[in-house]
Amino acid sequence: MTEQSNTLLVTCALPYANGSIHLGHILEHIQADIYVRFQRMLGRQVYFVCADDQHGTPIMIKAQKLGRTPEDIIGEMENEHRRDFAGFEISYDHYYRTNSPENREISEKLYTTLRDRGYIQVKKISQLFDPEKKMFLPDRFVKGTCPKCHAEDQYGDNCECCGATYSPADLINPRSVISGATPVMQESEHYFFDLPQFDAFLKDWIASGTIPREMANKLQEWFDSGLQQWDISRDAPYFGFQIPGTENKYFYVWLDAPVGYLASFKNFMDSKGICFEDFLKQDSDSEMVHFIGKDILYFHSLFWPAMLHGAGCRVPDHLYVHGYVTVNGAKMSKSKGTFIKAATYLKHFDPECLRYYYASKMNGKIDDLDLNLPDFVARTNSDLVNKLVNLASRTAVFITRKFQGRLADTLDAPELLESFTAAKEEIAAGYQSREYSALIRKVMDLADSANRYVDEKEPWVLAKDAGRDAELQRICTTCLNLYRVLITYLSPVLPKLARDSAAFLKTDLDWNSLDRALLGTEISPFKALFKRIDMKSVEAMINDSLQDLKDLSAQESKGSASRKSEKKEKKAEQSGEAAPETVTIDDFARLDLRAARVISCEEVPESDKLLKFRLDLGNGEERQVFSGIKSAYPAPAALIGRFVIMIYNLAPRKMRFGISEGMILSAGSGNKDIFLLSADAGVKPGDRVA
RNA sequence: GGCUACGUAGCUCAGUUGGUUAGAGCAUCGCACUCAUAAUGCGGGGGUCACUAGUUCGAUUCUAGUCGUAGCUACCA
Repeated sequence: MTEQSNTLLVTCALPYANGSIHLGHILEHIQADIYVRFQRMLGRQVYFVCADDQHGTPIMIKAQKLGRTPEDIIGEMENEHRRDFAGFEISYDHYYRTNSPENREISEKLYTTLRDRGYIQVKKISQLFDPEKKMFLPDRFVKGTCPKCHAEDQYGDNCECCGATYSPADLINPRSVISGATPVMQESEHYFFDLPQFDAFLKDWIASGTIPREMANKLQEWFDSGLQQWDISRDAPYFGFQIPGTENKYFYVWLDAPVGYLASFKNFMDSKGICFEDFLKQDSDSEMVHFIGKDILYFHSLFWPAMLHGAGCRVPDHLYVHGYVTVNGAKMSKSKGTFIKAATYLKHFDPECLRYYYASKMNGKIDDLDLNLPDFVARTNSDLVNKLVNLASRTAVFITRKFQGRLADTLDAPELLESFTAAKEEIAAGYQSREYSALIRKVMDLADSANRYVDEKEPWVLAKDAGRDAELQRICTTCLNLYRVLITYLSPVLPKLARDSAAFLKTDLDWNSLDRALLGTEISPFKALFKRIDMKSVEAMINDSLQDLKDLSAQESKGSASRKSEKKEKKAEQSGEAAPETVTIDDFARLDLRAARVISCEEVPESDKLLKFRLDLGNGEERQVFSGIKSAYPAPAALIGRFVIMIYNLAPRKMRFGISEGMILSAGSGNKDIFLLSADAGVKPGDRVA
């Protein structure tokens, strides 16, 4: 371990106040909590803070829909989030909110400093505007027909059918999701943070070891494509903070969200009478680290440090980035019931099972972590109950029955205990580098050797021989001391088990007195410290999650990253077992399918998958359509003259090689197994499919 | 398609700065034990370390390619 400042601020990403905490969020908070508890155990001054992220359009819209105030909604959600984190033993020193006076104050101060130093620019941009609600619409709040593939009901930024990206203004028949009104283009002044000015600074900052090298490579892509100015303002009405010096401009939620770290910290410091401003100084000797998911790396590795630096403040020392949680090897899926809320989990399981399971798989890298439920059950039972707690269980009975709960004054195997305490540095290094899986393996290895020790000594044999009581007492005392060391090692992961064990052993479990053996003292009679779990509870939890489905569907998210994960979720559902939704005849009638004759068909040379068709739709109408079926039809000329079925009323889509004015239907599993649909002889160009 | 990761026992994962018979836990089989929440210990079976080619005295470990998976991205309406 290198030399460190003694004061440390640790944060987790602020959960958005528009949805419940789920097991994906929990991973991050557990990872950080374990880190924090370990640092505290070493005696560092740690401040572990978090907050709810409460601003933005989604919150505002949700409030309107429910006929309530945003403040009302975020207050409720904040309570729920606090409860969930407390339920998982996340030991925040302070959990606050972004809709707070401190956050307003710091956000304004950062902004005005940046503005005065020339880092803010004002530009006019055109945006879709809802004339009924009198508000500008984020991409997500505009829907319409995809200009490329003519799929209906697509969001304003990209199409979920064809994956095309576009501007909301490109949509055909756009409408506001909020009012249903047709949005109009309107100009408005926007405030931009001049990120490109920080190009050199950011490169240095990233190269200095603040983020893992593997991620640094990824960031290089962003630098290569050039940093862009960042739009930090939103027009009224907006639920957030008004920008100083403006009439109707508000800070974009992602501007004040990371500031929420500092706001939470300040609120806490103020309550303790400690100077917060010292912490923010550029030469502050304290340390600041953020635990985040890889989906928000963009905000934390570019905007956030640039803002702080630009305003003359200290910057984060480390970003600890983790991957996503998968369940049973697949993305969390609402329809499979593997989209599990924190509260739902807690109804069925002890939080420490998940803390332990996650820890046993965390390696400090950004790989995704799989919560394999049968494995979760097996691992919890075998490691925690069968191995670890069993050590106490199998020896404590003798101490209680034969020695009135009193431990021996000497050990039977002091060298064994020494070998346990000698692992201290190795364990500490595991916590420090967040390679929890390695340290857990080490601890379980020691637990195995402790069980082996008990087997060799056969205390149950000695117990039958009154003449060997002293020996028996020393052996059990040794084993309980081994247990004490192991549970101390794991106390950052299993705080509750550690507390219960401390009560059982009637001692404190602390890092610095590890090597002082517990001798001659009394312990409590052993009671089960940890219960086994079973697959039935897993099934019950899955069923509960399926019940939650409806509530969750109301959940919305704010950032592009979370939107993408929703998209992924959707994809996962499509490939899963879920039965396709049934549609009515009316739904079908919305599609205008027609027979068309292939006039010409050729490869698009620069494309790997595309064929370009000219189609005859009858009455002299022709359409150009691109179709990604080159892999199955390597000889496109052979298709000329045949009939195909196309979607006639699909919105045209601009592609790199021209406009695609429809979609040709085919069946098959993909690649070479793609087969064009056609009609029997007699069909004429333009005939409708019904 | 491009870029970046990853691909090690049935499952979840270690590991190898290139070097004798590749590891753990769970699962499975056999034996032992009975103190313990039907826990524990010992032993066995199980892997061509994705595939192919190359560098090397020697590759699971390095290089290239192929296939597969994931992420980002692009043109697959």
